Amino acid sequence: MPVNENDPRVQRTRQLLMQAFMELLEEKKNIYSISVQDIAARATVNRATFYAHFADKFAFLESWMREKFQRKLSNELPNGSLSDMDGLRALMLSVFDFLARTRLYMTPGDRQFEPLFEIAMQKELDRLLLRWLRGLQQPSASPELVEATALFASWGIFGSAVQWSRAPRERTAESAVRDLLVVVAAGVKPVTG
Amino acid sequence: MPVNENDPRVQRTRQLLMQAFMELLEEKKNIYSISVQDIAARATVNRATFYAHFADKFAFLESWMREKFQRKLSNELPNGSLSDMDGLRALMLSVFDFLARTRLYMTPGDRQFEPLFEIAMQKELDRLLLRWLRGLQQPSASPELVEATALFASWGIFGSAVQWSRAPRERTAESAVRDLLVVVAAGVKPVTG
DNA sequence: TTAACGATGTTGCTTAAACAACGGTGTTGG
DNA sequence: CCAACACCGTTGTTTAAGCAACATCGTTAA
Repeated sequence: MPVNENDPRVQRTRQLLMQAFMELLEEKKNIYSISVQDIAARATVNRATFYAHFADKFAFLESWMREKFQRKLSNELPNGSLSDMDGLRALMLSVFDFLARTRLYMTPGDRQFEPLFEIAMQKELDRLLLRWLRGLQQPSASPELVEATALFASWGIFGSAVQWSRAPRERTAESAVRDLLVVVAAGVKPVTG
Repeated sequence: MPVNENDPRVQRTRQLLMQAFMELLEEKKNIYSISVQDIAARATVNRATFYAHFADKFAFLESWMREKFQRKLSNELPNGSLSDMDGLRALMLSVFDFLARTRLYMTPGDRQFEPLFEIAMQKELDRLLLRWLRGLQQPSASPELVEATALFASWGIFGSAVQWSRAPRERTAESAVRDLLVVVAAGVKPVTG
């Protein structure tokens, strides 16, 4: 496994692999039938190098999904990161939207990867919320409390999005987010004061 | 200097450098002001690596021009290579066209690179003609004669194209090529019989 | 059954690429 | 003038990537 994440070669291979995978996804339409061979070949990267970066195909997929998710969030959040309640609203809408779009790309055979993707999203969400809360926490709040809050909120938001995405026709994302925002605001009160 | 030309890493870096240079050319519009620094950075390649592949900027430019020229020829020649008199006509038209287009991209400051580019073109032309003549030579013809013919014809064609490209308005490329073809056909007679 | 096949991981060795550092050479401009 | 600057070209060392070969494990088909 490469030691230095900042090594341009490392970044480039990662980039090439991700790009290659997306191209293949466009063509083949289902994740299951894309082999590590395929990805490496398309990326003009040796298969062994793939395994130098990712433990296995699952680790790669998680990483890929995290990357996509990150990119979408930083694109759709005002000034690129979570800064206030308005940002929080935008964040939630992005999550809802992302989840809906992801479902469109999943064939029945790809169902097995769902948990993987969801874990990646929740993790990223947690990371983001944690950074936000740390930036505006009360001095009185313990680090543990802040972490617990971020974790709780990340799952809460994410789970709500999952639930909604299973039957998006019943309700608009905007409406669901409106309610959710109230709940979350209350949930983070203990930390933000 | 890399040892094995077929190493994918070698091909990739070369590709990246060429691509980077073309992008910079689109933006800056003049070759002179593009530094090795610039090219390497855009290609996400270390500057030292550039020098592992090319002796200097001039060697790179020659290589780049050859590559472009090669690509154009193999695109515009029927079945990708020179096969008959009709192919020869197509070849000559390509050379004329290539030269005309190249002039459009050259600013006064880039004039210094002109000889470089011309040498690259002539060399490639020679290589192509040589392969062709070797394929259809009379058994009686000596290798030296074949080589001399290819060399002569490559300069003849190339020089005519240069001459024409300096004042393309005076005559169409098609017309110039029509005459040239007759001359060249006669020139290669001693070899083809 | 079994043999062929294709995919997954793994390993040891080789080589290309990254990097930092250096000296050299114009060329600005204070 | 000379000092800052930008670019060139080179070197020694470290590390990532390529490659070939191997074992393993399904799946398929003869």
